[in-house]
Amino acid sequence: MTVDVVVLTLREGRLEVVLIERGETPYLGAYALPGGFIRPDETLDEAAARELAEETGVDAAGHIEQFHAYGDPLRDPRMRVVTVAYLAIIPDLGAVKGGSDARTAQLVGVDGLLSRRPTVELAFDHDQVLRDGVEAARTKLETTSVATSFVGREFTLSQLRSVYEAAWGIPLDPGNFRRKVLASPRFVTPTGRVAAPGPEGGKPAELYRSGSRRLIALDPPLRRPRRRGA
Amino acid sequence: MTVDVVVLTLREGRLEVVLIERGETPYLGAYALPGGFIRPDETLDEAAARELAEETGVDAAGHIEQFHAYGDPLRDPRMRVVTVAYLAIIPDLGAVKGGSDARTAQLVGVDGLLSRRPTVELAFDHDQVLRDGVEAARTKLETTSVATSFVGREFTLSQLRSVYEAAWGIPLDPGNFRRKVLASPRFVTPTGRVAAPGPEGGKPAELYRSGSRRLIALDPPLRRPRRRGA
DNA sequence: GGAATAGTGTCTCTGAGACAGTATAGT
DNA sequence: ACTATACTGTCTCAGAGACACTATTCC
Repeated sequence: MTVDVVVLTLREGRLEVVLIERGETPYLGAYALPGGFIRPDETLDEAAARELAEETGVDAAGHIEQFHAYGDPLRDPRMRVVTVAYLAIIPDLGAVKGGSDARTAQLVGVDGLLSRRPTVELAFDHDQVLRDGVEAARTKLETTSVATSFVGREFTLSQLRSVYEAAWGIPLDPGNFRRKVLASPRFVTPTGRVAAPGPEGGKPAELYRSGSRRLIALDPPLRRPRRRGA
Repeated sequence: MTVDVVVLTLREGRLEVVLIERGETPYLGAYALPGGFIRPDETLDEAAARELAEETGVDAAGHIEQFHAYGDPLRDPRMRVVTVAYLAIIPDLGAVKGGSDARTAQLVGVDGLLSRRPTVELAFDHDQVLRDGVEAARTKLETTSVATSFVGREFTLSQLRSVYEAAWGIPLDPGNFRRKVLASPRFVTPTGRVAAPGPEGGKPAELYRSGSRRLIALDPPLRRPRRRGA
């Protein structure tokens, strides 16, 4: 019985995931999601948060949630291992340090990992776990205020929009996005202050904070545009 | 490592769940969800389908899907047991037979089980599992064609509507419901035939079949009416 | 005919999306 | 001035819901 954690963040407009380099067989030296065995006296949630902190130094601060269990008898060549997979979403923290047991932890672009010719091969069935985790995050962006977990404490609506654009892989209309976000009660609250424009100029953007400490349901949901046909 | 299955069906317009009477300690004689230990050589999905068939005689026919894992260290007084919970949805089959190991299996109304003063106490944390499973089913009704799994091979739109009304606990407008269902591509297909009216008379209703063998996503979703405020 | 259920038509409101236009910064 | 970004306004269309109306059955 193990837990594995898909930790997503946004860096330079790209969706990235925290990977560790395995220090043990099997898959020694390969990249994998952080995770490990559940201790007898802890809940699944506690195990996920603990393993994440131990192996990567990341504090998920309660923003961690289970999304699927994987139990194929052959998924681990050593023995039967059932894993409960978790999703955590954090702002860009700069560097991610290696964990207590000296494994390296680093951020890797999700697009490359999930493309037809992956940049890196992942251990076990972690490519499937990552795929499902990213899909869970995309859906969560539609129905909850989780997007604010990707950005810092104060942010502009452009930054919030870039979260959706990176996760969904499509551009969104700035005006329509603004209207929808401001129409959702308690999604964001204005601070009254403005941010300095970027190096390319432009009007200074208003700064907002998350409208609630906890995750809230968006009503109406901010629906992802559906593909035509099918 | 166990699996537990929430099997929902509709009988006389009420949502019911399959429960077994436990034949072993702990909770001997109490009611519980069907389920049991995972064998070393089977997937989680296989384990769920097997336990369901063994204990209740129900064949979920592939319509069975995991929705959450439960791993509180104290949820089973004997030992640490992590369970992966599954949701299955079946038409009213009449009686549910007891399983191979002679335990009784029966249908119990969900409303009574989840009310403040439950009609029956459930073993372990199965009241929470049931609660989550019912909520998963309610959401699945919004976004997928799963409602057709509650009814027989051919059905009227009134019968399909009563699935939603029972699961959501609210009445729906027949005209609007009809329009939305028929507007969803591949949700249902007409047979051209009509059903005999009920004992209270009324116009004969057209018969439909499920529009697809597999579960499909509804686009647009058939959204559950949201509560006002908050 | 009356009651009950099935099905159709219509009106209104909300939200999504496209897109034009205005405001304020850097160069 | 020009450009880039932030923000606002407007038009159109799709879907949801309320509800009136017609159709067909049983009593």
